[in-house]
Amino acid sequence: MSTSSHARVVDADRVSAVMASLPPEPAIEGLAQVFGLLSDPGRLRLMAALLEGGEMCVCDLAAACGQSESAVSHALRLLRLNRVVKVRRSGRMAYYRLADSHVRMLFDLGLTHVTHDEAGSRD
Amino acid sequence: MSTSSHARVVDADRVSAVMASLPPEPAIEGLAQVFGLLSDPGRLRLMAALLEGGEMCVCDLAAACGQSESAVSHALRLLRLNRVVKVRRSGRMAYYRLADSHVRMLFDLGLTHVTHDEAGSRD
DNA sequence: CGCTCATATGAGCACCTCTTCACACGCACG
DNA sequence: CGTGCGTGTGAAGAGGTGCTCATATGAGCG
Repeated sequence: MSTSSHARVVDADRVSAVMASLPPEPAIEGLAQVFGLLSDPGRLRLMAALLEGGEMCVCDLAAACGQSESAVSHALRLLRLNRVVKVRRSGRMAYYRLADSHVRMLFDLGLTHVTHDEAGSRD
Repeated sequence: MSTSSHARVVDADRVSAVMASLPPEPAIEGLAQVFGLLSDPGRLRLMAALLEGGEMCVCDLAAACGQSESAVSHALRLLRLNRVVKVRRSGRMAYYRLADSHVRMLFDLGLTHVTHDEAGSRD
């Protein structure tokens, strides 16, 4: 059973060491989820708007980001459930703002990477 | 035409200011693409392995990350096309390594966020 | 009080993504 | 020089994601 179907391994020691050093599954899953939230242009625009605007209502966000209010509401719900944004309600208005500064750091770091090296598609 | 269908805007000045400050479309798209690469657990494990292992071949990567070699090859191709990893060929082996340190920074920053505040799902 | 406005939500659909399966390719080794 | 091994790639299917449309909710206003 040790040499099963094709357990091809070149450097078994390194494989073991790497396996031991990998972050636990929950961390990996959480990481993927966070980056997944940042992987949509629409949500990215919303977050960029909030980075600049500080606190904005749904309709202004929709107008500024060029999206339908329904799409914005759906997107904000996702971000809300993941603690990326916070809401303040006033009458029938809902004012959204970023929950913490992590988004700004990730945003800026990614932007630096993107603008510095296009890394777009070619090979 | 000014009050068209429902161009609801509360703070027109802020909307204009925010629109002017939004990163250009290509930057937004590129950002989304970069974060999209980081939004998959499988690729995340591969990158984490390379962060620790330095340089590894496809089969070791597959063994360490618990994925099929085909899946790993596909994932590495994506990462390669986006300049996230580099290849060194030696005989029939292919040794992969990270292309730059941006991944490490994004990874660590995201990991800090995730482990510090689970931000998983609840509301 | 009934209407409208700002937002929230659910269902449905189109699209994209990731995995597996099958096979092609090049290099090493007998 | 043919066979096996490590890797690369294409097609296809399952699953997930984000949009729109329709409708609900709750607050303000006449």
